[in-house]
Amino acid sequence: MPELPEVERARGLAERSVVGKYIVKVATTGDLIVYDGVAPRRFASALRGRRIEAVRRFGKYLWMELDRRPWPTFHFGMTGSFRVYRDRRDRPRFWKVELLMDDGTRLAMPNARRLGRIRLLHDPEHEPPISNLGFDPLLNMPPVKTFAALLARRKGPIKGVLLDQSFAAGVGNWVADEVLYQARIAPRRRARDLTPEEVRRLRSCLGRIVRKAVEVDADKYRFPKTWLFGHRWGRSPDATTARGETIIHETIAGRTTAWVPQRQV
DNA sequence: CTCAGTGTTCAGTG
DNA sequence: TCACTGAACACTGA
Repeated sequence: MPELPEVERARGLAERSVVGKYIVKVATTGDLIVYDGVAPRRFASALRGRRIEAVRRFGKYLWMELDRRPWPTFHFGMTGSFRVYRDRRDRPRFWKVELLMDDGTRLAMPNARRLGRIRLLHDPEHEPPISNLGFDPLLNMPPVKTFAALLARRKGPIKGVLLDQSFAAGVGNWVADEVLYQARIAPRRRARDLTPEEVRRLRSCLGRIVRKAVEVDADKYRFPKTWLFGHRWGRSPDATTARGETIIHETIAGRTTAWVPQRQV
């Protein structure tokens, strides 16, 4: 589920549901893999009684700004999300934390595969892991010149660079493939070998795709039909894009990569 | 039963 | 020291 657009959707959901309200109860689980560096009980007591002033995101990380520090920080891993409901019986399967607000609203983070993380940080934006991230394509995309300079230092395949969170925070596997498809760049091309024109295309496609996905609230049914996204799943050998181009699947930079040799050079 | 998977981290290598 | 690769992590669902 969660790359930048999905995490931004979760941020908006949380913002609409809990900002301005007080946390009256915090339910936690004893999952010491997901709770990272904080005992669930300490996490709960740091949040109880606090007012949520804002919900913020950078890359794939989310955090809540409370009226007193430290602040809760969330990463969804491969399977996390936020769910909002009012009836405790709707608490989702695989929940790791649930906040009950003073108006009865409940917000939970389910995380089936346990690759997500819940932390308690004094200043999330300015300390690791968030301070180690590169630019966020929605919040602070660098100018072309800077973008090009970043790529010029990288020897590896462009697919791997796009996935590197210290380069572009929030880009995950499907966004990377979509960007390369629309920019017409083959995923194995070495980043430093891209032409200035390709670098410009890459940057503008990255910005455009992320903005569009966020605009439609990361709802895959509202993504443009011309995108690779809706056609890449399932690995049937006869998979094609909306234009009828053949999609192939290969492992590149350690991840399954869907791409169209006919179009990406 | 087997295997892939929208992510991150860390050990090993060059 | 840096950049990169591949395995490990943990577990669901096809």
